[in-house]
Amino acid sequence: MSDIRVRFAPSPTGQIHIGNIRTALFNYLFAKKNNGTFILRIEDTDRERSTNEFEEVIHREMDWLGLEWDEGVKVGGDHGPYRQMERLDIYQEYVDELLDKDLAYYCYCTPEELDEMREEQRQQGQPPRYTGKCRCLGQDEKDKLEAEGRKPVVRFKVPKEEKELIVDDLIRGRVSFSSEVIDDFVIVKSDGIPTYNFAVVVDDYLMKISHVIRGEDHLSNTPKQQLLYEALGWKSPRFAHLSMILGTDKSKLSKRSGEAYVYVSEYRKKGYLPEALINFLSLLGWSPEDEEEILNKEDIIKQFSIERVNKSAAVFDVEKLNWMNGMYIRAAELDQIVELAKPYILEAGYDLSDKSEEWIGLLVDTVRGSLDYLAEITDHLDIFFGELEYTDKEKVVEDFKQDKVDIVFETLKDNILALETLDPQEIKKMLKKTLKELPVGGRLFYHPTRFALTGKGSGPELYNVIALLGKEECANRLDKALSLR
RNA sequence: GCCCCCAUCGUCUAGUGGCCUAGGAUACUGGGUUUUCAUCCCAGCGACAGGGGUUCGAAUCCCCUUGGGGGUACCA
Repeated sequence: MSDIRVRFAPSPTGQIHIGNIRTALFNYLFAKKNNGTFILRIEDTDRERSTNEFEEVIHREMDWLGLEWDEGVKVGGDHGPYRQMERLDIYQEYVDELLDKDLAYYCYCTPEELDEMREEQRQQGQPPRYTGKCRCLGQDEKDKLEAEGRKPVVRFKVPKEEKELIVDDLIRGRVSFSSEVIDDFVIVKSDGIPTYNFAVVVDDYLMKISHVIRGEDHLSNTPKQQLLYEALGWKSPRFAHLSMILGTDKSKLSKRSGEAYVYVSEYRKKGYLPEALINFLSLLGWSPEDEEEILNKEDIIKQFSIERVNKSAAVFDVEKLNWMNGMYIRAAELDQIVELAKPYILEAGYDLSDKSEEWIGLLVDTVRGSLDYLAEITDHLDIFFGELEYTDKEKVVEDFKQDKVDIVFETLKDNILALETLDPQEIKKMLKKTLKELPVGGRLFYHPTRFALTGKGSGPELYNVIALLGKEECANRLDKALSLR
């Protein structure tokens, strides 16, 4: 293990967003690439919205994608606890330190007063910032406000003198902020729980995080955090801010920004393969040196480097994901796809109880070529189950009524019934042989047969269809077609 | 409003001053394979946001404009 330590620090406040999991992925890749440690920390300081169920969601999706963490909740480690609400006493220690050093102070302003203040500033064309009103409250004033029942927050005292704050970002280079745009921000809420900006600093330091890799939406928080590191006398970690992932409408990927799904769970439920999602996500903002884009996790780890991470935001192109997922579905071991596909088949109401594993395997193999994701499989199964239905009966019957089609069906029926094996390759040979025997061309052979057997004008290879249907069912369907002439 | 980030085909991207008449992938279109569809193979379409500089030479460096994104909370 090197001393490279990175963390993924989600809040358990909802389903896990695809952009968040991409952040997790990049942290994971960076850790693995550098033989470092990948840590999972739960930032549950939002008491309103955090729940255990959502923490479970985080574990579940990370597990599904194979983003195993070396240290953190569940697995433990030397720098825990890894849930912020279990670290309250730790934060207290540093709040006290800041208060003692006069680098922080109690503020008794109510949210309503704050709103009013900001509104006033806005009207005067001023940027809304905290005025520092409670900076120099005397003890008697504090007592008075406390007697009113006010619960104070703790604010950090941002140095008065104007100063340039540089964030040296691994992806963006040196980004400069003026300390004047930063106001005395809250570090402890009135309920005694630290805010994100404070807890994240204490935790990253104590957990010896070497690189903070997170979304670009945190870039403007970074100077505040650096101020905190400075005040506490700590060396800050390196920062790397990843670009955002956008929806097709170019706004931040959200429920309403186009056709792509927003939550990891949705991709899992639709039957995207974790390998494909990982591969696709890795290419959002990062690119390998050579041109091959189909890469497994090991390939990606081997080639990953933060220098090749792109600065610009990326649109989540579900079309390309679909293509890539299809590639994985086709390339995967059949058994694996069968196991993954079964639940969808069952859920759609198709009965597999009397089918052999071999038959199910052939079924899945027959249709997997046309799938973008596994849930789509149910669109291709009706021809193999239950009563045959013609999608366009009039057209089908018209097809059947063509000259010589009766001979085609009769001959084919006999040849199918005479089959010694249901091996698709043998059936393929039989089909070719049958066509040769017949006084018709391919057009009068394959098309009517397809209609007779499947009721549709297009679909999987006929030899697979015959193998799946079995001799009896094929004969029945051919008879039915004959009766319609 | 203010602060910050970003800007190459529709989309993901390569490109770090000459290898660029800008490469790959996807999507789309056409052809081939499969006497269906899909897969697969081949071909085509398609971009340096605009304007100024710097330079012998700019997709690459600088500035402005425009556009997009993020932040501006007792959310994270």
